[in-house]
Amino acid sequence: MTVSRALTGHPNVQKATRDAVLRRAHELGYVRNAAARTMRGGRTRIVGLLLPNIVNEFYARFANAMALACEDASLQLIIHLTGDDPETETMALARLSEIQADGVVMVPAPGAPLPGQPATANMTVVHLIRTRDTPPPDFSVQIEDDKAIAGAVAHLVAKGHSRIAYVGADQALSSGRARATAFQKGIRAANLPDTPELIFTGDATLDGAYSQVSRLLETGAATALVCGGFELSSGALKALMEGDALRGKGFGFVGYGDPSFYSWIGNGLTTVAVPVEPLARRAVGLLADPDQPSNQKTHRFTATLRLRDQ
Amino acid sequence: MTVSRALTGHPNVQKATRDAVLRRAHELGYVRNAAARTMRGGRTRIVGLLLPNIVNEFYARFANAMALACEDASLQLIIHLTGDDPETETMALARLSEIQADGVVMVPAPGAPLPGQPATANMTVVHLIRTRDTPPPDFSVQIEDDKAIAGAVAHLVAKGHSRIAYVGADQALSSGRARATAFQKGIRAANLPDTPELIFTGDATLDGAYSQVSRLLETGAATALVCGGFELSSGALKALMEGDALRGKGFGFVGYGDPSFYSWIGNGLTTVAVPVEPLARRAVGLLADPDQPSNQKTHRFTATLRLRDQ
DNA sequence: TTGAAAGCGCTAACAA
DNA sequence: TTGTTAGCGCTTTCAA
Repeated sequence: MTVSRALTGHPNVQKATRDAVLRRAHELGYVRNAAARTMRGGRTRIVGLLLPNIVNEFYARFANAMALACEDASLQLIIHLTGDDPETETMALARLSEIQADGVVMVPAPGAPLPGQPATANMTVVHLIRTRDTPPPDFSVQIEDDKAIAGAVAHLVAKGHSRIAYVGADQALSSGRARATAFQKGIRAANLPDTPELIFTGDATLDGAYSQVSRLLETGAATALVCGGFELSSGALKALMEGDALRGKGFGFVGYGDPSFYSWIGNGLTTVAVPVEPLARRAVGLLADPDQPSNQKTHRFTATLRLRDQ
Repeated sequence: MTVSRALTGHPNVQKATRDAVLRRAHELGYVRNAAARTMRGGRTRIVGLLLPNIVNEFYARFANAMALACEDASLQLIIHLTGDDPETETMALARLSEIQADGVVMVPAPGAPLPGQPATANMTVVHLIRTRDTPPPDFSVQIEDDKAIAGAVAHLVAKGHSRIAYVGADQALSSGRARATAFQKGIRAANLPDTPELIFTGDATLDGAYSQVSRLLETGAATALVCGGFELSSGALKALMEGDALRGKGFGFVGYGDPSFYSWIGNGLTTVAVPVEPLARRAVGLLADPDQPSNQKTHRFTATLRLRDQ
């Protein structure tokens, strides 16, 4: 017990004893056994992050910011990639639960959760971007981008565009639906006619957006485009650059997300910028201290329209 | 014991008993206690990844690939960001050691390790890209890019360039030194004169490369550039695009790494492409099965010159 | 200030 | 096939 007390910094140890213990422990290369401490009931200071992937610009930046915040809070961060697959998600939650992770930040996979609810016992659960009610999370951290997306339409209209297309994520996702609606709101606010044939939603893949926008350029059905997704924005941009649409043909474009090269590609890209770092810090704050009385259940962060190509 | 046996799939349990146990466990929402199993001496199936950061294109892709490989191998992946700081690195290793991680893949921080060697007891240690001898790792996974870099010079010479600059990482890093040497070898192979004034090495930051290349464009001291680092390549590219050097002035450029937009930016960028996924799979393979008799200590992966702007 | 006992949940070894 | 015992390393409680 004296050794234990010396090692954990308990005050009731004679200084000479403590020093001797510490010195000897160091000599022997002693390291605490986290499993034994956990078994006694302590926190593990391990938190999980469940992401569909980590190549998407948003996820990569979020993972980075969260990893940084975790270092600061001396939490260990376990990353699981789910591929948006409910089964993988359930497995990942189970494994985190087994090691008694203190909490988990997750982008819930779309669709219904697996029957037989996932094991999240004793973990603080924070939903990110998307959310789901079965089982309900402890907290939810969301992006509010409707004003920025409507603003994107206004921006393009101000530049003289009237046939504006939209490429966004699947309307099966709550976020996909909300963004498409925001786009339509922007269209109406500008007194433009509804053009459902210029609204493209589907899988949020780079290749999908690439081929859709390539076709759009061929037909010439629109002179401008708003994107409602990170990967989609990359795919659209690829098509636009290959067709030399931005500089050459004055095609209007507002991207989604803000990878560093958006600032210098073309003449600089106007884009819907998401405050990734504040999101991550809040998420970690909720995990580190879930019982703060000031804690709201839902936390909203506002995306802003970053104007560049004026 | 019967319950334990039923739960772990031990054969000596009557089918009826096993089914009853499993059913009841499910009803109760039972989850295994990983801490207790670990204390009994089992593997934790947790592995660590120590990276300077995760915004750098290589690290981000490596983390992604390794996370994927870990899902496949049902390993849990803990990511620690070190910022190339030896102290943070030592702390991270200690925490992984405390939870008895099975192994760790790390990019060792440059410079001497902290006195009082880091706690890596019982962990398989794999060094990535860089390596260090104190303490020696169990394995080392390295990139062999000298031929690709020399090839980059040859490529630019074939396009008619004779004043070729190099922007690379600090020569204090083993990798930085090796790449600069490879560049010089390429210069000599082309029978060009040594031009130490066109070789820039220093901190591998985007901003550093950006300002160096901006200045280079102003002076006009070179007509082409080879990059020897991921972040540097991004910074150089930013300066080149802003100065409209690639398309407008026919400036020659070979980048480093292969983020997706290199394929469609400008006319497509020739670049030194690193086989990130194979690296990650090998690293995970070594962690998952360190005692394979076929295992080499050092594993080299060859970077290739991806020709695009011909 | 120091120490003895007990128990966290699990499973290897042995016994029935 | 099922059950008993013991011990992994730690810290809380209580006693010296």
